[in-house]
Amino acid sequence: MKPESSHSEPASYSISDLSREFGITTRTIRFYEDKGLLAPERRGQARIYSPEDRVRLKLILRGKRLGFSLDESREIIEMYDPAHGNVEQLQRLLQGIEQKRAQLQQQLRDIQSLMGELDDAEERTRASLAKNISP
Amino acid sequence: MKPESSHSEPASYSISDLSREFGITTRTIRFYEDKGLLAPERRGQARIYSPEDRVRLKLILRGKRLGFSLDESREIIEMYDPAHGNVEQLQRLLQGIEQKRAQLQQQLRDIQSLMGELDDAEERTRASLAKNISP
DNA sequence: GCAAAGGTTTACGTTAACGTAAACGTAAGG
DNA sequence: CCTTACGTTTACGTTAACGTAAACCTTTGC
Repeated sequence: MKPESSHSEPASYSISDLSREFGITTRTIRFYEDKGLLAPERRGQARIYSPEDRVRLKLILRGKRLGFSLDESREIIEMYDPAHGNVEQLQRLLQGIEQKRAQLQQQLRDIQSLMGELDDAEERTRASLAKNISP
Repeated sequence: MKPESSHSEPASYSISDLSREFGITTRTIRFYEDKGLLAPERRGQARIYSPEDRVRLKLILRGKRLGFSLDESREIIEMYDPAHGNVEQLQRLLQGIEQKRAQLQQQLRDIQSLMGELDDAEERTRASLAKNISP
């Protein structure tokens, strides 16, 4: 069911293959399809996922780790191919890209400050521990 | 209603002061209180927010930008004071801090890769634009 | 032939994070 | 005294992102 030629990439995946690999339920994967984020082929009734489908799923999950909604993740994925010919649409695409970049930069700043505060918190906690153990 | 001595920090804020400053509704602020993230004093019935309350609110909103739930933000805020004497609790606090750090590092990696992909997407989009304008 | 393993659709349930609205209190200004 | 601005409580409504369960195929191993 998962023909793997010696050491490279599987040609296709079942839904439970992907659910196991990424630690999510099959319900979740079908839900993403319902929302238009995935569109696997069918062999009869069953879904069969290509390596590209798997990549899309990875992108969705990365988006989740960054706090993106599924709509945001879909937009980001759609940014990957500028097949949307129209000049005006391409301009708006560039705008969208710039916006995401700004958001990511804000997140970077947020992470930096939070990291620093965690360092301080750890230090204070260790100090508190030392006081509670020695005397 | 907001005594400010020349150039420093206001001593207190009303709920609409804060809602205006941060671009959120008063409903949201009260909701956070309901969830135990804020505990402003009262003057009669009205809420009166201290500078510390305002900082807590800022931390909550930063958490939101990073995709944290309110429960997660509360935990993070609670990490700031190791008054929780018990040694065992302090150990678990250190664990929590370490976990958050790991999560933030994952987010950093995610942002880095996404940034790179946005660069590529922009480049392809500009190329597509050039093709659609010149000929 | 049949049970077990994996897949499917359909549909109702749940949780977080607020939105929205009603009904009311209170202090200041004209 | 009356309006206006700002605040309050209470409560039902909404959206996203799934969970859960029922009822049903279909292929495979014994």
